[in-house]
Amino acid sequence: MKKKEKITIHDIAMEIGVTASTVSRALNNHPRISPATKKMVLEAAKAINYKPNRIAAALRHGKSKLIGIIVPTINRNFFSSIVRGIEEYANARDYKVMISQSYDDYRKEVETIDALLDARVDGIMVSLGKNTHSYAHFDAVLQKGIPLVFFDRTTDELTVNQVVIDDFASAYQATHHLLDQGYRHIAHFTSHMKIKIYLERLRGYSQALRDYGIPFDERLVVESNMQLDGGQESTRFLLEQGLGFDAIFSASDYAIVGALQELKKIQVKIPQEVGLIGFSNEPFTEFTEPALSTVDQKAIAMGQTSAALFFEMIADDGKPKAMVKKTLDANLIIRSSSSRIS
Amino acid sequence: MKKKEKITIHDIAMEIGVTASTVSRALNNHPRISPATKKMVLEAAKAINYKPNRIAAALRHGKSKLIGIIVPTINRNFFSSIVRGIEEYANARDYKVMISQSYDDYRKEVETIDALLDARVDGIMVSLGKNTHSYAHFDAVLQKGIPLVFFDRTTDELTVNQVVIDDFASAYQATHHLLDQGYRHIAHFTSHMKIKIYLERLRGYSQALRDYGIPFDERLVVESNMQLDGGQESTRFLLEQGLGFDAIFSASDYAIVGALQELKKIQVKIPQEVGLIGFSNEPFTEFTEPALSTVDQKAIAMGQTSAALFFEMIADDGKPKAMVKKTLDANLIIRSSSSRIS
DNA sequence: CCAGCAAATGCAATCGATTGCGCTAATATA
DNA sequence: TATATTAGCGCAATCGATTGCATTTGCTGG
Repeated sequence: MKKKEKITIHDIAMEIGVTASTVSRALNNHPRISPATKKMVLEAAKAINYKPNRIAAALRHGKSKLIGIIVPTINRNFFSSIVRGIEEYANARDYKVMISQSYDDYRKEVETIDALLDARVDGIMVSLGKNTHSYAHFDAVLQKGIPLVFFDRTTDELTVNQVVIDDFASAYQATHHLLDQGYRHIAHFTSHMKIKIYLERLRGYSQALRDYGIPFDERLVVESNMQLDGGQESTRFLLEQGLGFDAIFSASDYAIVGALQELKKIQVKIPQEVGLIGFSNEPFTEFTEPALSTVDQKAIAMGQTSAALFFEMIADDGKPKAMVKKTLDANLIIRSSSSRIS
Repeated sequence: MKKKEKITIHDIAMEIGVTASTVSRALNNHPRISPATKKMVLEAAKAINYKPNRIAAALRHGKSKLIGIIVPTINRNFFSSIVRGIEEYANARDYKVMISQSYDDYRKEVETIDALLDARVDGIMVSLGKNTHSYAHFDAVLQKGIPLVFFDRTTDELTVNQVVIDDFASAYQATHHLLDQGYRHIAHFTSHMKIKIYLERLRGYSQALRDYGIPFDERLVVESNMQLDGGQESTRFLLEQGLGFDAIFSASDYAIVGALQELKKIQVKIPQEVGLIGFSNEPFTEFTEPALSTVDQKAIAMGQTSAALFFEMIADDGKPKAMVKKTLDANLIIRSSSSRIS
């Protein structure tokens, strides 16, 4: 139970009567090693069940083959799906991923960056916390030349590669769809305006209204925490104001469920009287009554794209290319909650 | 942009005129270093912005401070919440977690174990894939003395510490609740019978029936993949068989949503005509119409407990204790789908 | 005043793999 | 046949931190 037979390249070197250097080169398929020797090494390695020590290798050439990921919280379908995408892509290339959560806490985010740096990750991908309005903690990352990728919750205040969906276009589409369905007094649920994705969605929403010749009414734009309770509160607020809205486009699925609940509570018919559209395509949107229209953010693809970007960055190492910004198309998913014209 | 000023203990040693040994000891708060020197070292370290290289340290003393986690898929609330629990607990103790997914694929699981071993993780926590019926790939882990913890999807065929919820008791409770509500023909949705948790839930289900004096009817137990479509199929199957069930206790939330959809499609009233209970407390169960009763598996707590178990194992290293099996209490959450007596 | 001991630090090996440089022998070129 | 090449491999340093053992310095007690 405690047999610590550490098998190293020296063991296999001894086994076949060469030096560790040769074994190392053979294992790495170095051109200056004869095919015969390579074969012997490989066989001996297999025979004595040799496992390379990545830590030693990492120390030597400064590459840990580790990618650090920071998300606000992992137990949210959107983020865990992104992580899934990254993991898939990275694993296939012999990289492992390390997860950290910021809990939308600025301080925790700073600490985590530090921890990842300590762990000597080869790259960092992050989705910014909601309260992150200063970016000095990324300076160290950039300065060390460690590839950094922002996904979804990004910022333009830093010259960093990023992967986002087309928030503007999808918000535009969603709003347009509501207009097509005959809704004319469309409210919008949004979050703190410091975050770009919410700004973009608001922009798409108002642009769609404008293009349709509908005046933008700022009283119909309600800020909240974008959670279930936030959606409930925002809905009650709208009702109390008596502004007579007939649809809601929410920048979050959670908030739109809150709205759905509040409206059903007072017998408002969805979608006949009020149309609803959320954002993110969380799994539960399919299961509500009625099912909620929403925007699919293609989380897994976003993860894969982020990972791909990382590998591009390390491929042409040295040549610092201009900032790359990949925008993925999102998908408006139309379900019952916004379909009153059949 | 390419300033690679690698700062090591040697730099700080030179700075204050001592050797690296002293710096190392000072940094690790070794008792044989004078307080004065320690102070100098700490200050110098801060001054030149020294960051310890964990990789070098890991190589030296064989500890990577990394915990490997294997889950079938990360983008399932239950698993991502467990990961969250583990990450929280581990992070607070200066350990990082590495995520891998098995996709319920046996081969991938084997490869992943190997990859984690390569990465020299200090411990491994896994939730077995659905198709894993052989456990030889864990031998290497055990033999190397690397702490291994199974959570949720475990097996007794290996002497490994595990953390589970009381599947039997919670299934018993759920079934009992249905009986209390007056349902008498309770069907059960389950999965492949090789997995212990499903066996346990089935056992709890049948025991509850027995204790209530209701005969167990195996025709009411339906196997499926436990996904949405599986639940739909199982429901249609039951309906076609014309067995006259009046409730379903499903070992999965996804399958019970499938049942809900099928039943609503043919105007069956929930919970008046048929009562439903799922398992896992996935977020969407709260949002369906009616809201689904389910069993809360306390995922975050399970993650924390698993992590705690790991730290116990490395604490008294060497002394191999007997196998520890922690069983957490689960929580029956009663919502509308099973409440017809008010 | 000196042996004796403890406190504080230095020395050097080590963890395992990698790699620049050098050496040897074989093949090629003149 | 003598020299220039090149293939194939060994030597030894290196990555950065850790640690057993040795050494130095300072202090105590006789």
